[in-house]
Amino acid sequence: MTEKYNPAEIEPRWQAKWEADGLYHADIDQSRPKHYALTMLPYPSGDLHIGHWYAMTPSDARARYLRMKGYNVMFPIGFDAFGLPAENAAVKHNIHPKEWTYANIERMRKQLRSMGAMWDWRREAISSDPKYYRWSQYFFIKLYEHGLAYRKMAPVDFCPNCNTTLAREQVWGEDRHCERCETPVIKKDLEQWFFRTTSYADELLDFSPIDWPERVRLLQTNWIGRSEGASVQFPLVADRRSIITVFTTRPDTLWGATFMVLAPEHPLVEKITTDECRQVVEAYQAQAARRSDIDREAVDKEKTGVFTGGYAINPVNGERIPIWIADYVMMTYGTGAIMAVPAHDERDFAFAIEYGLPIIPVIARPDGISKSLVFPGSVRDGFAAELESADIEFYAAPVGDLGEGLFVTLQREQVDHYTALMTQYLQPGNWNEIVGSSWLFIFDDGVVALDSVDADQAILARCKAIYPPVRHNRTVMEMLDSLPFYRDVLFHHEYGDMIHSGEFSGVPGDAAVEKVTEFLEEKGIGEGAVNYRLRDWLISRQRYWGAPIPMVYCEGCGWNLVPEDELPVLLPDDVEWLPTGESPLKLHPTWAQTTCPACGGEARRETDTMDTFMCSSWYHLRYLSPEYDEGPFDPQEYDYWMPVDTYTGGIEHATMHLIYTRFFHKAGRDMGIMKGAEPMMRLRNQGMVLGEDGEKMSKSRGNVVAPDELVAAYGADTVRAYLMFFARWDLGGPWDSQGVGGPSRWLKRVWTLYTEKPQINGNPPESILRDLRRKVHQTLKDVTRDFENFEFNTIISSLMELLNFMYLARDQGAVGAPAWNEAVDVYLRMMAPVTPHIAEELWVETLDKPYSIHNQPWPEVDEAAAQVEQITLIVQVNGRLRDRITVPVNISAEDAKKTALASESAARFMEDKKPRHVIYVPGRLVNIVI
RNA sequence: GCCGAAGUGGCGGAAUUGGCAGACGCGCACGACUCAAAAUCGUGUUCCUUCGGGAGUGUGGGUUCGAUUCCCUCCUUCGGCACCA
Repeated sequence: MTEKYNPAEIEPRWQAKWEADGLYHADIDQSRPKHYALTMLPYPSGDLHIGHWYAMTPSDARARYLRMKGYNVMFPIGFDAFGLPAENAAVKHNIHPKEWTYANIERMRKQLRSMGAMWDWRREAISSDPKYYRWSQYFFIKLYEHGLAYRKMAPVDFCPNCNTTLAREQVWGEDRHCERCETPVIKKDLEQWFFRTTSYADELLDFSPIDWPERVRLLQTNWIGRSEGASVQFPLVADRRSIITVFTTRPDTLWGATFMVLAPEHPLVEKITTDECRQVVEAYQAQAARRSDIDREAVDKEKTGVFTGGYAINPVNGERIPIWIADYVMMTYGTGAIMAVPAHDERDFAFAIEYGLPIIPVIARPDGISKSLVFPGSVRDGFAAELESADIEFYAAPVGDLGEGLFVTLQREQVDHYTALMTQYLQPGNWNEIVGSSWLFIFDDGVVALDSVDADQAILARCKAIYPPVRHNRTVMEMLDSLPFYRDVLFHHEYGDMIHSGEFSGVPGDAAVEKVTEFLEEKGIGEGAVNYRLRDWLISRQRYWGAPIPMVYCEGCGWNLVPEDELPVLLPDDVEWLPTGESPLKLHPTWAQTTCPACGGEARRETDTMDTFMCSSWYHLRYLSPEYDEGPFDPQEYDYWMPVDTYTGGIEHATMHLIYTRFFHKAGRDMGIMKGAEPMMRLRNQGMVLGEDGEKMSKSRGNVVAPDELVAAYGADTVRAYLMFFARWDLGGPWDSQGVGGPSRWLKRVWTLYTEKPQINGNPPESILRDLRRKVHQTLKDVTRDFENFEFNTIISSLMELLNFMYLARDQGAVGAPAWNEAVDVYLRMMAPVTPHIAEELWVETLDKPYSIHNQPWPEVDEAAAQVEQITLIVQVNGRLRDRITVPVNISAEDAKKTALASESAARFMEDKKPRHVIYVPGRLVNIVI
């Protein structure tokens, strides 16, 4: 009888020994290449989640693989220990956040150890330790000293439930709710601390030094949202020295800017607004301020706005244009003011139609299409015949109840001829218009172009005189917009040749932006400009459980840094837990009282704490030397280990942590603290393990899978193997409790193969030994490649396949042969990174090899052994599989073709026809084409 | 609305450079062992079929001797952004 596989006994035993021996300690060793493998640090929520296992197991396996490959691998762990849940627990269960957090950490350490991962626990870092946050505060000071931290009053997203401000990326969904508690956020005006992430916007867009997933790069690129264009200055009519600056991506449309719109909260509104308009403007401002972003959500809602009474000068054509305010212009993007070009911007068009503002087209349609509706009775007989002979597209149809009209569609080159015809045929007392690419109004005494605001009014006046039903229209475009036939040609936002733009008319679309920008710069009325969607990082939190911001406010001296030698600014323990909505720090009777570092007088500490993303922006550096107290990290350790070689974690941090940490690194580099362009060279994201119901795991749904129970039932090795096997790592998927049986059986079968006495001994056929070696080395090749590529599921299936083959070889008497001995040795080495305990046990106890398997080198592939000797030649007729013939791998093309043509199965489908082609794909197939 | 990803048996998934579709595993069926059950072991398992074969990787088309793989159309699902000037 052999002993049964008993992971509950094996696993803790080896874990204890590895720990006692310091097997995974990673120390500087210049003789070996280093590898810094990092997984995103966990928040100590209390219980290790299956998601943690899913994220960490393959990373651990890969780190172990690299270790066997000869790298000096550092694989550290720690805790992102500040944050809101600790405070919520404090309010709910009346337990101090510190106590709650550290109890959770203790619990999670135990759970983490049960995974059997190769963490070097000496490097553990906990962000809520004073010896850690001292250096978070140090980084704040450095950023402040270098002008990268500043304080400003700003409208910020505030969660009324969490009672704190949120960074932009912590606000989710269409209803703009709090990432954590799902309460819709409100806007508040507060004085807050910011980091100047925008200073690095351009560099953050450069991913060339790093190997990161396309998806993350794209998310970050969109988040940063760079757009190129120009800033243009519009002087006020009332005071020419006052300027409204706008950002536009379309300087080529400047001549079509017929009004301006400011955000309701724009600072210039007060100055611009005339007395007559003041009441309406202030009412609108109040209404806009009251509206939360939730109301603004509807993109297609009707545009609203009011006129301020003020006017600006369009700097390119000197036109006087009205200034409006409207809530479709955001104070937070660009300059909070826009030039409205209604002919070429959808929102501006809708707004202009709504409020009767003039719309002047200044960019020709790229397709050159124009339309013209010939009113019933407006032309003399014979016009339709002329159109036909000129090959002009049209159809006749009733126009309301006025009789039959002609609906004409013109190509670019037909416009002149059509205009001439119309001039000739137009009945007196009528007009006809051409709209779309050309904008011409043909009256019986001449042709007028819709090329300016004056022309707009002149044309409209004539039309009203001729045809009174249009008298209520305020602009030509509004009049045209009432005819459905024209709707699709009145507006477009494409690039095209400039028209109605003075000396720029005729400039082609592909040169227009550049030419106009040059012109603006020459004239000193504007310049090329770049705008970003990215905003500065708001780091103030009105909470207790975080790193205090090391600033002091003095009535006389203003804001001052806490001197570096006074760090850390310690978080007090003796705080009151009252659900007041205020941070306990603010309510603490004495904590905030201090002296001013500048004048020595009375001063108050900043009572806000830092966003926890600040702590997690540099934790990979604290791992280098968590006890070091002369700086955030030991420079020697930094020079050896940094940058991080592989970084693994969830995609959900793409626009948060992963942008912050890159910003931090770049800022740190420019301050002379860090080195290199990027902190993490290679990033890979795992997917998410869902509940068995396919939904996200949550306590309320009751679909949570508890790792501890799984370990108790199957052992850590099985759980590790299953997590690597059950889905593509980057995709994840629903948990399947039945599926665990697969890897569980695999390990039991491995155990049996190694511990059971074989029934048949000796005299194996030579071929099975050769095949065994081939299979071993092919598997080794596959597994090696899959580790390199983060393809973990196929590692397990390859190992399962090889095991099946080893059983076959055993039953043919292979045990004891050199090929067999090689197989059982290599097999355990390949298993070691995935299932470290069983591999060690069988290595030491069954094979009687020297401890530890985890110090063994990764085996070398014997290419000659992996080489196949015979292949199955596929014979196709017209691309369809007709026969399989076993042939030597080095068969010549000629022989392969001959063999295929000789196939009887293939011949049956060739119907005695002569092959037209015979295609040979070396080592694979012959395709006979008849 | 804009940007992106993914669609392969009952299920998870494999097919690495355009060349045998469905490896490996789950589940299921049958068999062995057992008084019985569990465990274990073995065999089978894309669908249709007149047993010759035919169809088949979301849909429809294209390129090719040959397409899960490349190109185009559409559909579905998921993710991101969203009045961004």
